[in-house]
Amino acid sequence: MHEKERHKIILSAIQDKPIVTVQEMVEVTDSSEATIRRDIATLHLQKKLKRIRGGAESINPPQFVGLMGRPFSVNESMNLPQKQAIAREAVALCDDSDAIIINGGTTTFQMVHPLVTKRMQVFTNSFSIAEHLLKQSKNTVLLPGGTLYREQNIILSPFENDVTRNFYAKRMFMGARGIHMLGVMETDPLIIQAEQKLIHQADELIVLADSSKFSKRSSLILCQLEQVNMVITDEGIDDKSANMLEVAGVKLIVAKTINKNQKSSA
Amino acid sequence: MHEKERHKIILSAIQDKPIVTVQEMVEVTDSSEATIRRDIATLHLQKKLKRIRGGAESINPPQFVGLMGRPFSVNESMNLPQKQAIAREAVALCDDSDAIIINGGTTTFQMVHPLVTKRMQVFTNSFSIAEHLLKQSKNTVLLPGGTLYREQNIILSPFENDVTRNFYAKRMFMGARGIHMLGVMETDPLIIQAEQKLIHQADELIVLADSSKFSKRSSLILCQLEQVNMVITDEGIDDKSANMLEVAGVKLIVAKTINKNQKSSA
DNA sequence: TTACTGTCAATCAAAAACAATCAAAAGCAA
DNA sequence: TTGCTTTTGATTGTTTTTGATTGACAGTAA
Repeated sequence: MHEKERHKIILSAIQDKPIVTVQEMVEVTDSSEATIRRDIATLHLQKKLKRIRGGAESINPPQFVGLMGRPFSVNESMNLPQKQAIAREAVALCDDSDAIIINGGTTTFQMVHPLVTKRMQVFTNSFSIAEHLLKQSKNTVLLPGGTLYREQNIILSPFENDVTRNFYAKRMFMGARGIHMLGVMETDPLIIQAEQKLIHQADELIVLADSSKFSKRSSLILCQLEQVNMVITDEGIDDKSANMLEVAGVKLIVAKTINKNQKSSA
Repeated sequence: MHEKERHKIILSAIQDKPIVTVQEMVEVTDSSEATIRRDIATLHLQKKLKRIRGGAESINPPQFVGLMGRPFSVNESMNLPQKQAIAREAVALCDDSDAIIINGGTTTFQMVHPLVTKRMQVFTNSFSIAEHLLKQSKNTVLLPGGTLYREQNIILSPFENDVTRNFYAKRMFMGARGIHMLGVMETDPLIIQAEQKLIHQADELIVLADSSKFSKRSSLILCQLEQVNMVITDEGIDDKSANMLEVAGVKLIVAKTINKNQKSSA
C-alpha cells in the first residue's frame, strides 16, 4: 500500500472518531507499526493531526462525535470522502416531507449530515442515526422495536409483529458489504434478517456502496440485484461492475468525490 | 484503553452527575484502580475536576445536565438528591439478570447511574435512558418501536402490534406527575397511553415519586392506586399520604436522602 | 478496645509504546 | 539487466504506562 493511501486512511479514520491507535491502522493498512508511526509523525509535522502516545488525535474538535463514542471498527471508516459523497447524492434524491428508511451502516450514517437541514420522516434501525437526527435536525424519527446491539449500534428484533410493518416509505437506503453478480451481500445473519424485513416497506430500494464493495464478496446474499432500483457509488467503480448493474436493470449514480489532493494513483 | 479515552469518559461521566467514584470508572473503562486514581489526579492538576476521597467531583457548581444535555425544567431539577435516592432504592430492588421496564421520566432517569454496574435486561421507552445504558453499562437494552418525541426524549407508538407485547418483566418502574387518592396521575395523553400499555407487561408495578408529587394533582388518571404494588419516595412524605397508600394496599419505601455515608452501591 | 472495610500512596514488575538502526524490498534511471 | 535511492519491516534497547501488592490511615461495627 502506498504512503498516500495510508495517509488518506488515517486522516479519514480520525474524522470518524477522536482517537485512532497505531494498532488499528496497522490492521487496516496491513503495514508495520514502524510505518504507521512514521506516517503519523509525518502528518503531525504537516499539522494534519496531533500525535499522541499510542496513536493520533484529531487536531480540531470533531464536528461529529463519531458513532456514540464507541470504538468504531476502523475498517469501516475507510473511504470516508467517498461515503460522504455517496450519502450526499442519496439525500439529494429526497424532498422534504418524504418518508424514507435508512438502514444502519457506516455509509448510510453519513447521510445524517446532509439530512440535518431537511424535515422528513426517517425510519431507521440505527441508534446512531436516530440519535444524531434527533439532536441535530428537525426530522421526524421513527424506530423499530427490539434489542439494541452495542457492536453495531443497531436495533434488531426477532419478532415479526413490529412497528416496521406499519411504516411504508418512498425509498429505502441500504448499505452493503459487497455487491456481486449473486446479489447484494452481507455478513451478519441478524442484519440480513432486519434488512430483508425492511426491503418490502418501501417503493424503491437504493443501495449505497463505495466502489471498494464491488470487489468484495461476502458470505450471505441479502437480495438479488434485480430487486435493487438504484446503486449509488463513487468514481472508483470499474466498467465491468457498472455493466453488471446495467444488465440487472439497476440504475447507477456515480457520486463525484470532492478532493483537491486526489492523486489518481489507483 | 488509552489515557485520553479514559479522561474523556471520566469527564463526561462527571457531567452527567455531580460525583463519580473510582470504582465506577474502573468498571466502565475496564482498567485498574491505580490507573483511574492517576487519571483523576492528572485531571485534578489540570483543574478539569476536583479530586475527592473515593473519586472525583465536578469542579463547577452543580450543573444539572439532565436528559440528553437538555436542561431540566427548573421544577424538575429541584428535587434531584431526592430523585437520586429514590432511584437508588429502586435499583437496589433488582438483581443481575432481572428483566425490568423503565418508563421515561426525570425520576426514572436517575436509575441510569446505579444501573451502570448491573447486567440486566432493561426495556425502556426513554431514548435517554437507552442511550446512557448502551454507552455506559453492559445491560441489555430493549426499545419499543415508534416515533421519537424530542420534547420528552421518548419513543411512543400509536400502534398496538409492538415488541412491547413480547416483553414481560419482573418489575416495571414508572414516574408520575402526581399521586392522589384518585390514582397515579399524568398530564400527557400520549404518555398515558404508552404507560398503560406497559403496565400489563410486568409482575409488579413500582412508582417512583418524590414527596412533592403527593401534593400535586394532574389532569389525567394513569391508573388506580390499587394497581400499584409499591411506591418509592423520599423522607418528605406526609403522614396523610403515607396513610392513603397503606389503605390502598401499596407498599411504601422511603428513601433516605443523605445519611452519614450511605454507600448502597452493590 | 479489636476487627473489618474502603481509600490511598508508594513501589515494583510486566506490558505497551517508542526511537534508532539496519537490512531487505521496491521503485527508478541508465 | 545493474546501480542507486527510497521505502518498508524487523530488531534492538529505552521510556512510558499500567496493574498488582504492600502498608498506612480513617471510619464503622461489634
